[in-house]
Amino acid sequence: MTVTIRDVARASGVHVSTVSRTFSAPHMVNAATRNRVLSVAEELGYRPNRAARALTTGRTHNLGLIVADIANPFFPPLIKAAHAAARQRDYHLFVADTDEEPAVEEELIQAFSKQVDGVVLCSPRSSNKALERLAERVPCVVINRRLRGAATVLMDVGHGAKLAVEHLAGLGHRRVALVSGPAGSWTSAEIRTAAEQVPDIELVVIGPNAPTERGGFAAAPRVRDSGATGVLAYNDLVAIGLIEGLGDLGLSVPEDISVVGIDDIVPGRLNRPKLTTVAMPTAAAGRLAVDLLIQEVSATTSLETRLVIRDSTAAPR
Amino acid sequence: MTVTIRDVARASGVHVSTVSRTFSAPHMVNAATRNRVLSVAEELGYRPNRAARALTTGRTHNLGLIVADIANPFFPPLIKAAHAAARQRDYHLFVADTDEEPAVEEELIQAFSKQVDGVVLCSPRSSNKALERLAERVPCVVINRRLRGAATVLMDVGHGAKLAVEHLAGLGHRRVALVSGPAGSWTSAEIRTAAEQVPDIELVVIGPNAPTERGGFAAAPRVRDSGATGVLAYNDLVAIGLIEGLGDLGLSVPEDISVVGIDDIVPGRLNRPKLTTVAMPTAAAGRLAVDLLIQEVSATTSLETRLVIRDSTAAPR
DNA sequence: TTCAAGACTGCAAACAGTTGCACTAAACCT
DNA sequence: AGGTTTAGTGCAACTGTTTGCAGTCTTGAA
Repeated sequence: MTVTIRDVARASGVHVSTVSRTFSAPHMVNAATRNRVLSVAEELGYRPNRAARALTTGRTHNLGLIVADIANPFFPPLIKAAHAAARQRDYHLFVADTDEEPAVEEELIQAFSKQVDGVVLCSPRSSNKALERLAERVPCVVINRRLRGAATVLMDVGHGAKLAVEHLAGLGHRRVALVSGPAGSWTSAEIRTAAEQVPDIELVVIGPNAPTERGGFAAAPRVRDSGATGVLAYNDLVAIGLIEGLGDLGLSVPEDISVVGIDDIVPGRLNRPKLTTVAMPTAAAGRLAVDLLIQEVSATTSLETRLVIRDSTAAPR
Repeated sequence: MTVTIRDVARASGVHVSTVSRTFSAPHMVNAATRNRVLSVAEELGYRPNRAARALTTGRTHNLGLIVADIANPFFPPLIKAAHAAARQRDYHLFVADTDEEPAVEEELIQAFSKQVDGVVLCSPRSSNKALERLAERVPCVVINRRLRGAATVLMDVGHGAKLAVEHLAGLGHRRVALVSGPAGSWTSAEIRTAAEQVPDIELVVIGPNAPTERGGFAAAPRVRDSGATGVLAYNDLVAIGLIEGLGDLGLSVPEDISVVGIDDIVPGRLNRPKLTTVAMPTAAAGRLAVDLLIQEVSATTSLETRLVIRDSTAAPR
């Protein structure tokens, strides 16, 4: 029923190996035969079976992409870009969601290992040890984390955080609250150290907080009490929640207090006020990660972030 | 280097077929041997090679999921749910993005056909004819569209639209604007016919519009001029854009005008005012679609939608 | 005691391709 | 003209599993 390489060989009067070569090494076969084979194949609707090909070559032409939460607005642009890059090179992409569980993450990598030529791990939650062990079994590139023995794509949040705080300073703010993320988060630490380096700013750290809208909402009273006139939030979700919390407290943004987010997710763009934020190059990261994987280069890259100024920041009263 | 079934067979002193059976038909092998094989396999770190298995069985244990735009907030919850359902049954999920291009869609289905046991098509853009032809080559289930020869999962937007307009009627609105979607959209037509059935409401249709924030924004003046006090928008993005556009015109929501969206995407929940909207059961649809695919049942299901009342609707002045 | 029925297990042929090697014929050198 | 290269093709083994068939060994029944 399904048309195989043998059917094509028979119908075009050549050996299967010739058919095989017209697809995987066209230069090795005479132009005339090649065209004949190609047209017969076309006519019969033949498509090489990737599973069979994988069996002999060891290359599946599949890639895995593992993220913590597909529904988190931070990831979809990355997934989309990764998919586009993969498709461009005729690779297919498995996408998987770990639900933020390290155990699931490890199991997925393991499960993928035989079925893909490589996997990109996005902000992985597992331990270094576990990841390093798994990275030996299958080529990995890691986004947003440093890992020995795997190519790395970083987005320079630190620099972005610095820009954000400098932006606030430039508007005249002197006391800035940092609404931080979860304890032990690599990103959160990066943000903090960078923010601390901005001169003439008194930084007050509020946290740790859940990296969600609720987390931001809950932090509102402490932000108000801190006496800060500007805020840098761990991410846009936190910023949005915070703005709502401040609203409930009778404080409006940016009139009473300025808020900067991080990530530049869609809901932030749609929010009112539109969120000033640090744009993370998620699409570039996704694209680059799959390119690195396919080309088997082991590099560590740091992507630039930039500040997007919108409506949630203004000069203090 | 990679450990195969033969290694396990050799190490545990049985034939490869016995090893094979301990994994794919455990009841056929003696408990003692099974345990021995299992422990040897564990020790050696053996995992069956899916590609090889696919070759003989014809089943890949992979599924494809094709959506128009991964980055559109409507899809990620669906993708996530589909992934969870697949994983639960030990299937892996290819995810692909068509960029709204019918040609890409058809090519992807074609490319997947040999590599998956089935594909779920989410709001496909291709012609019926093309889809029907492709559905013959690979089992398909279609979400949000009727298609001969393929299982179908529908979300009952019509009913949701009716609920939305009834809600507005209940609040006292008499003249309601329907800010419709693109011309020729199946969904848009469904919404309209349902909305027209609500008694005591004068419905004015404004459109067609692009199904985006911009589309909603651009429709604002016409909505104002329509004299309607309530609006049902084609989707949440349109609603959000509309609210912003109305704001620029000096009209505030819900004080001056009530707005209901459709979809219940994250940005709507985060919007201010929080959007009253028709919740589409996207997660349920994703889950159900993969279940139907795996169980090879060919049914057409209609999922219930419900109205989520938040802050963008109120009684007219 | 003999026979049939089970329960396990081994054998070997698929599955759909790829690829090193051998072979043929033509083209190229001297 | 004879030898050597080269281009093109065929042969067959191999990839890792599954599975129908056949064989062996128990076990239970008559």
